[in-house]
Amino acid sequence: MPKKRQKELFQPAKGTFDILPEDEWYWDKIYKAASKAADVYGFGKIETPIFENTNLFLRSVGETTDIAEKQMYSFKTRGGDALTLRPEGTAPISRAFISNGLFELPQPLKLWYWGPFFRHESPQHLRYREFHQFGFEIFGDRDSVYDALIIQIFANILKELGWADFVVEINSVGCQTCRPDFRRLLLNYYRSRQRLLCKDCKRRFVSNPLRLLDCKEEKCAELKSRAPQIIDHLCSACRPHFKSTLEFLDDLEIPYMLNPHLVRGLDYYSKTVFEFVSTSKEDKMAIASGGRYDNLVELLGGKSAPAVGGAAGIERLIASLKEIGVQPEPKENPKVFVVQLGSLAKRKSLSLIEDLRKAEITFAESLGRDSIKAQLKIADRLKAQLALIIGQKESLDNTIIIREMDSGNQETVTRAKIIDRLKKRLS
RNA sequence: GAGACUAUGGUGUAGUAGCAGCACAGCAGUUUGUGGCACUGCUAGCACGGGUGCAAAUCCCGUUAGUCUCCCCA
Repeated sequence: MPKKRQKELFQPAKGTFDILPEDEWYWDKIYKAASKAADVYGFGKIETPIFENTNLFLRSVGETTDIAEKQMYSFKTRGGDALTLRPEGTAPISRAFISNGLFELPQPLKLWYWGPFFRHESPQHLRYREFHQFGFEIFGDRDSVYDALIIQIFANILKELGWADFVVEINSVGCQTCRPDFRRLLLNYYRSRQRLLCKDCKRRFVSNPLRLLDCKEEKCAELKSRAPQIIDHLCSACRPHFKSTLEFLDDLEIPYMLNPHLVRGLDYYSKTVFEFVSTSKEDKMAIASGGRYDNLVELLGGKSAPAVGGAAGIERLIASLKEIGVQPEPKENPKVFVVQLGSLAKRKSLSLIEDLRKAEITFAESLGRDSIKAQLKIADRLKAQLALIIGQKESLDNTIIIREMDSGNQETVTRAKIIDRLKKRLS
């Protein structure tokens, strides 16, 4: 009985959700903004598989990162392959860059993507197991102008969507030359102070020392503020790169804030890293983020190719838009509503609908209902401009009544002339 | 992985132990082939399991789910 059936009702799997028609407007709006920017800047769209070899992510994202350690949706196929639902977009695209020989095309090569990603963690505010991102990647050029360009693209998209309360937090995490030195420096600094660290940081000290700079615990804050900062220890290649990136941002008048503690959760980043955060809210949530990854392609077995890119979280973007009061445009009302009475009329209304479709006149109907009252009531509620009434008499005469809903005025038109007449009245 | 809070028709809610109500939505109707207003009727609910008690939506325990915080991030 009812109780038993309730038990069997299915919910969306944990951390997943349905996108309902009322929200689809936001998705569409963001998609259009992203794809428009992509067209203008010359990015080609790429779609990669939802799952990839697990090793691709282990190697690119880094084996000791949170994503690899506890958030991957990994499984074995019947054939024994180890696969993983993609937790992020950069590694698959870099893989595709190699697999398809895209390095043979004129460089820099610009690619963009849009789609679902998966991380197995406990769902929270704007944090889902299946979430969506779009991203832009530029391969084959190490010039800092492209770091700035990527940031500019996201800034433009956010602005076009009506969201201006953001700032770009930016930092440089150095490269293979300067990062190991800095890492040693950092370890030296923290080694004698290990006992003062929070328990997570004690773990970080061993597994991923750069992340020490990311801790938000109060007890670590003071240590952190006096810790060496990587921007003071960049090598002769990274320092000017970072400096000129910032100069480009100045020129572009993109608001940014140096955040020497920004290190990001993925191992493949080098030089520039950035996050777009909201300035209007106390808790800073990253809406979009990215950085440079000059070594990833080579790390994945390709011919060395520098790259820079970023991705935006669509769910978070939508939430921001809703917060600042961006409202869906009201749906267009159907131009006409088809009302029918009797079985012959019902048949005739099907062919009428087909003609409406060809003429691209939007319509609504309630063909399953037989009462004229009920049908007009719905026509009224849908705010149709005209009702097309086919009754017993009209279906025999081959005519149709056109009723203007606002005034109640009616005229009778022959079936053959109905579309022409409608076009005139609706224009 | 750790913790906090919540759970009543489709939606939003009332109900601190005594017949589970209201609003909106949905469906049908208020005599002939014409909508809006109004009225009538109908549909549909205490997440699940156990305990206390004459009596449980209400108190207790457990489970599940959702929300949120930490961690980390989109």
